[in-house]
Formats: sequence, structure tokens, C-alpha cells
Amino acid sequence: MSSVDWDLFAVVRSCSSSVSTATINTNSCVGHEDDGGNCKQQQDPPPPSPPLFTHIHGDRDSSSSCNELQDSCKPFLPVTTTTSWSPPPLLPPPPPIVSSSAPTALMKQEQVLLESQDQKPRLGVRVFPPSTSPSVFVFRGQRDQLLQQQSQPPLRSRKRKNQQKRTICHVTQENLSSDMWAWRKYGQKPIKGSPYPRNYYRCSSSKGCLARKQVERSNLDPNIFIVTYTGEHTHPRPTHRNSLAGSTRNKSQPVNPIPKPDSSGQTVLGSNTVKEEIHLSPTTPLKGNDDVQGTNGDEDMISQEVNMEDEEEDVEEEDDEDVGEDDDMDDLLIPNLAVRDRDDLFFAGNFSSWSAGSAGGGGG
DNA sequence: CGTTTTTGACCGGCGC
DNA sequence: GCGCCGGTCAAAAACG
Repeated sequence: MSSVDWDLFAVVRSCSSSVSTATINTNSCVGHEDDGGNCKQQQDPPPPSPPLFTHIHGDRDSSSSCNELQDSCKPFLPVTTTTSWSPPPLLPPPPPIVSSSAPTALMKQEQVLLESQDQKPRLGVRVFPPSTSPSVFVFRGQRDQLLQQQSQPPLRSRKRKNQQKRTICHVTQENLSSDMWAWRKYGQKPIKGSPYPRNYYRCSSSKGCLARKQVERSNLDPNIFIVTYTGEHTHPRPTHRNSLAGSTRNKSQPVNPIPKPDSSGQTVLGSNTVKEEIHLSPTTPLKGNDDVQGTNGDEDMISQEVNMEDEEEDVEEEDDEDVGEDDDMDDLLIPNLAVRDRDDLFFAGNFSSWSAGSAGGGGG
């Protein structure tokens, strides 16, 4: 039930895509994946390293993600915070925490959010990386694969949560919609510290795609959504969504429009209003370009990447090259998008509903 | 028909 | 070793 709200986030579409590198872009995200265009990666002073994602995935496909990220980031560039975790080759190692750079109000907010949330180290989000181990940063997906290959049971390979590499982006509702990737929601769970449930999305563009996205509303600022990307896309950006079916569930807002107080700021979402801009669809309509180019505005996306452990980043790095290519791909691929309806709907509906109830979703 | 969303339950990591 | 919590899976329902 309440899940609806989150859908919106999901819809967010990946705001970020930046690379995992931890770069602090002022806009959006640091992460890697998606890009919905929101993130612009580097407007500010990005570090010299051009190829952001490079090290990340091993597969080429995945590389695309990286690229995407970059691309996406370009557009927005809101504020990104990066976590330092792994210093990926892509960008220069930014300062450990975020911030700094653009003192945008948003950023501040964002940071704050992070801190608060981060308080608990468990969540991956932490801004500071643990120690920096050089290695590991294999995405969960990759890990899974590895494990499987090794002969591990295909079951869930969760390995340490911390180890996973994550890209965190703070996005405003507006930005949320900027993701080009298609995401499918596979779970929702209430998070202890926050009144808002967290939504879990998986890339639906390709079956094997390991990319995942978590969308969560920040406690501090209901207006801001925290999008965490995990894993990499193993395929190039979708030019168009495969299936729309089922995608739009929210017809009119089955759920209650506004449930929680927080929505206050945004509550709007619940209502139709939100629809206006936010197109977040769970599945992520590929709007893509729009965002990419246009969104920059002010929005604010703050992104951080966190790598929980760096143990084996090397692996990822290998792909650097790919990444580069991807970029190109991105341009080519992302054509456009198409779906908008859904997004709108999502927002509207979803937001409102999540009230505490959402717990059901993921969890239990 | 195919895909997505929703939701309960399960699994596993992590902290104490 | 136990419990908590987060993350994922899988079944059912809904939509285009």
C-alpha cells in the first residue's frame, strides 16, 4: 500500500548517474548509474579525470552505465556529494565528504541529511569510507556473479552490506525524474530511522542487469530524495522501454493522496500538482534526454558515492575503457523518452501513500 | 501476453 | 549466540 509514494522516487529515474567515483559534483550524484540526466557530473570542478566510470564495472555493458552517469550528471549537476570511499580512478579523489564546494543551500541540507542518516554506519551511505581498503568494490551483482562462478550457491549473496559500492544522490523531486534507465520496483521497506519507507528498484532494461536503485525520502527534507545506486548496468542505455505493460499502476491515485505530514512540502505530490514536473515512474520512462540537457537547473542533486570497501576495486577499474565508450553510446542511445504519464501518476499517487504502512513492502 | 507493481515472508549481515 | 534490521525473493494482481 503505501508504497506508492516511493514509487515516485523510483521514478526518480535515476537521478544520478554519476560515477562512482566520488566526485562531488555539485549537482547530483556521484554515483554511477543511471543517469538520468540529472546529474551532471561535472560542472563544478571536477577533477581531472575524465572517465568516470572506468573502473567500475567489469563488463562493458556496465560501462555504459558509467557513461550514462556522467552524461546524466551533466545535465543536472546539482550538488553532489561524494563519499570518498573509493577513489576510483575516475575522478580524483575528492575530499572526503562532500560538500564543500558549492554551498548551495541544498547541499547543506543534503549534507545534513546524510549526516543524520549516516549516523548509523550500517547503512551504506556513510560518507566516509571505512578504511579504504583497496579492493573490493565489487557491486553486489558482480559479487553474486563471482560467487556463482566460484560455485557458490546462487542464493542471495549478500555479503557485507558495507562492501557494496553505492552511489548516493540527493535529488529533489524534480530531479528524480531524470533517469533514463528503466527501473522496476521489487521491494519496499520501512526504514527504522525514517518515517519514509525505502523503495528498491532494479533495472528492468536487461534481465541480467545488476543495477539497483534505492529511493528514500530524506527525513530532514521531505523534498529531497535520497537515491542510492548499486551495481552497474550491464547493458547500454535503453533507447526505449520494452514494455509498458503494468507500468502504470497508479491510475489515478488509488492510494491516498497525502498521507504524511512530511509531504508537506511536497505533499503536493500527492496531489496532482506534482505531476507537473515530476515524472518519476517506477519503470522509468526513458525520458532521458530531457533531463540530461535540461535539467540542470537548479535542482539539486547531491550525490555521493560510497563504497563501502574498496577491496577490490581493481576489478571494476578494468572496465574503464568501456566506460568511455559508453559515453558515446549514451548519446546515441538515449533518445528520448517516452513515457511520461506514468511518472506523473506515480508521484502523485505514491507520495501520499506511504504512510507508515508501507512497511509491508519490503519487509517485513 | 508480457511486464510491472504490490506485499508478505525469508535470508543474511551486523551489532550487542 | 541472539536479535534487529535491511535487502531480496516470489506470488498475486493490475495494466497497456
